[in-house]
Amino acid sequence: MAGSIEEVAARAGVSIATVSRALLGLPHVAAATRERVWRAARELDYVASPFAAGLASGRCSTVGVVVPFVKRWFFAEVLGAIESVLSDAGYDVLLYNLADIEGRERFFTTLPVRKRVDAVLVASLALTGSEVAALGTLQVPVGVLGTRYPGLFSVRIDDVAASRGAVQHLLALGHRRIGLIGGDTDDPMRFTPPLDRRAGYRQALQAAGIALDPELERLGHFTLEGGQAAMRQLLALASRPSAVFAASDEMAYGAIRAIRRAGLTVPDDVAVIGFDDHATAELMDLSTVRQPVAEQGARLAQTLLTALKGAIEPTDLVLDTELVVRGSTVARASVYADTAG
Amino acid sequence: MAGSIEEVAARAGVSIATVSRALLGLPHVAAATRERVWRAARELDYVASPFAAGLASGRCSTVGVVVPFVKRWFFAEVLGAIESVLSDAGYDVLLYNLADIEGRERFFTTLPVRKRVDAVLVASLALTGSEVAALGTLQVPVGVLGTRYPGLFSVRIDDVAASRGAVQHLLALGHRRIGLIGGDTDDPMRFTPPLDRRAGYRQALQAAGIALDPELERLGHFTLEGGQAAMRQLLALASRPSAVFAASDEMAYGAIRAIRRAGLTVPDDVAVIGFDDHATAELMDLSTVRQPVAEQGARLAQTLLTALKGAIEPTDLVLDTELVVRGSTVARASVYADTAG
DNA sequence: CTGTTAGCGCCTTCAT
DNA sequence: ATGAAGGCGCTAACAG
Repeated sequence: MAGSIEEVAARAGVSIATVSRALLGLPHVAAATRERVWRAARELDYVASPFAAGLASGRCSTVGVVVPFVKRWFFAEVLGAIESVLSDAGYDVLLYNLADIEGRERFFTTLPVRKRVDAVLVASLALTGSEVAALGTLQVPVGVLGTRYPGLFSVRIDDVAASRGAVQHLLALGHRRIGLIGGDTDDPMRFTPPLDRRAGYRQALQAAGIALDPELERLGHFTLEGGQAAMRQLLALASRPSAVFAASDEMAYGAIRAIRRAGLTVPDDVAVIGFDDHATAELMDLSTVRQPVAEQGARLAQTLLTALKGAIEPTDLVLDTELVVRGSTVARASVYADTAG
Repeated sequence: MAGSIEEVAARAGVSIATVSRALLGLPHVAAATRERVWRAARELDYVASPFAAGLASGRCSTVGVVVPFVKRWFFAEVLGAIESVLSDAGYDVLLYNLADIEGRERFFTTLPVRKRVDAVLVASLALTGSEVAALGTLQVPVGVLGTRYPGLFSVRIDDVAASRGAVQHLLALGHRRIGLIGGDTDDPMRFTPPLDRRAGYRQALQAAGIALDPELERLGHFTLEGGQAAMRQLLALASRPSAVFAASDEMAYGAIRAIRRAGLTVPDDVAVIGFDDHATAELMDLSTVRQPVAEQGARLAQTLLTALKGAIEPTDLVLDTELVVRGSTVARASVYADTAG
């Protein structure tokens, strides 16, 4: 056992209560005493046992962070930002990577965070009623990223408006037959973006007086392969689209690959716009909708931090997105300019 | 308070000691009693307080995982694999994302994992003597990924041999003037790969009887931009290389961008090979060295798990890598075939 | 300002 | 097979 509070107390010549107060920075400790305790603690390389402290105080300086898939760029970015903010504030992060639907069920039924966190953050999941209820039983502030629920803190973007903007960009370029490469709305993991981004796509078309064509909506996995498969289907249509809106940059890359493999050109034969502004989007010269990824995570963490010191009413923060026009929608000197297919 | 052990004991008509034994699955509990306790616990939705349990038992079913940057693909992948293995085994993961040199120092001096984890895993850091010593004071098994230290568990690849193989591939293609785009060997974060991959590069050239040219070795950040900057310098040489080995796929992408922007062609003017086999490497048609990323994380986690049940001698596991030849080194029908620059 | 004391909730010998 | 009781190490009232 690496030194207990009693040893520190003995060495500093005070009671353990004073040691606790001094080390916690509580008031009512003489400066000289505090100094003596600090020195004793340092000399013994003492730190309070988090378990004992947690048991006694009810707080534990730990927050649980739940992500669907750490390995995906978006979540890794969000997680990194959250961890930075929290660790700067002296909090530790318990990570829960759901990975699949089973992991998700296991998390919400087992609730491994029970009795061991001061707050919980959940990223990009469309929560069911019972899941929200389960989080409620934790009796700690809960924050969600990418969506909003009554009673929970939230930080997000306006996926519908952002997607509408992407499609409006294509419309402004003269495109009338525009495809959607979306996320699976039936995916058991139920992410929040797929539905919203499809809604934005539809709204933009309808506002332009263009009839929706179910054939032009292709849903699949949020991956490069998913985007490629979807694009292949769109290219096989009797009347293929002249432009597509992909719900993520990765799907857009897959679409581009399918277009090239079909011997067609981007953006002349098919214009492509993605969503995210992934780090490689510039390299790929991909038009896209930029969303503040790390910032969403950071803001959510900050929000929870303030909630932890003085329970405030749940807040909902909506951050801005930005249309980024590159060579995949507008012909110009670019990596596409000299690519035959 | 969400139900204590006493309530369960009362409801099951036994003592709290029996509840503890039954729930922990310890022997010497009558089947009927165990069943009664389980039911009572389920009905009260009871779980033991991890803090109280940890205080009393000394174990806490939690593992600390330290990564330099969660947001980088490699670490996100590794972390995801580690989390999966550990959570399947009933362990929780405390994540520490160092982020920068200050974060690194803070971690090793503060040691926030003290008294709160059963084991620690550290990814890809070239540890200093005092850092290893600090980890030693934790008195728990420690595993490292990507390198090896006496007394610690390790899982890694042979970076030197793998890099040598990449350069040998270029040599076999007839290249004689081969550049290195490496990681910064003076980076304060001191990763393990930069040194080893440079060593492999040098070994391959020397074995082929080619004199090393310091001008051909460019070190920088392990990012796309870093690779681009390095390539720009190489292209500015009086006698530019006909091929380059980039120490990561991301750096290779940057190199490709620089080559294109200089109006040159891949692989005809400059052949490029990367390292990792990042998910997008196939799309980019990038030749590279594939390393098992998730598997390294998974194996390390499994190793620690077995160490936790019966302290075994530290082990060192070296996994295989594989050369993947694509269009960035060998001319063929590819995305490069029709790209002017 | 400081010490005393009562838990926090559970695990784990030691009896029985 | 089960119960009783002593901590685990610390925080937080309450005295003084």
